[in-house]
Amino acid sequence: MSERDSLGEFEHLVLLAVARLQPEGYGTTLRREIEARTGRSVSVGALYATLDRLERKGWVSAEAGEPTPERGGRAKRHYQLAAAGSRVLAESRARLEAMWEGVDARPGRA
Amino acid sequence: MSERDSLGEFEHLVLLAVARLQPEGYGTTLRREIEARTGRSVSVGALYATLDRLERKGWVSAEAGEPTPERGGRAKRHYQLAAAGSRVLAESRARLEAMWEGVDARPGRA
DNA sequence: CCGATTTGTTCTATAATGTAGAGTAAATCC
DNA sequence: GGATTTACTCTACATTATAGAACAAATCGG
Repeated sequence: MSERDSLGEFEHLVLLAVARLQPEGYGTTLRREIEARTGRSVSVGALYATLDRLERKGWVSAEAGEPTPERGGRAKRHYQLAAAGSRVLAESRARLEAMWEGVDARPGRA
Repeated sequence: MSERDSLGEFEHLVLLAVARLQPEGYGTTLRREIEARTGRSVSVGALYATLDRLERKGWVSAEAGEPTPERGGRAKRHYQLAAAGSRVLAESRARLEAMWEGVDARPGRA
């Protein structure tokens, strides 16, 4: 990592999805949540790779769930936001807001 | 790029710095603006590499300025936000806000 | 006018993040 | 137990992020 804990846009979205759906959120529901709210499509690979990274950095924690009694209901990995993740989210948001403040994001003339 | 025009956090900050300082902003002032507002340090390499990328994608436009009559006052590259950049900024912000909406970003218990 | 100094940009190398989709695993249904 | 469904892992590669040295162009002082 750099000097500071910065967050790519996708990491930011995934972290927020975890926060929204905790403590039950897992791969498929997280993916659906992001797609539904942002309208962008999320590939499975991108999602799980990012979840792994977030977990390694200690920003989310995962816990194996029980299988559910339904077709294809194999055990899921449930995610929750860790304290460090919560902090990093707040910092990233603060940085963006500090830069957005008072900006009128229209293209320049000339 | 992916399916959609997504924005890394740093790209997002740089684009906003350009929007803030246009039409006069250039390397050094953009760098100072980001450091002052966000408190994070910005290396020169990171900044110029990102500006190049944003320019190649048509999100900012650059124009060579005149040298200014002061010690070390060599010609600068002035940046402005392009229409596409403005659009991408708005979209990225909208995605983040859609995910932030109603979120209480506290760590989960358990 | 030339070497030192100052400001600004480019180049080089490497690490971290983002992406897509095939592959594997574990459950239920018949 | 084979087909089907849901979930997660793996592989390979593209893009973005980072640091700092190198290079360029201006003024200043003598």
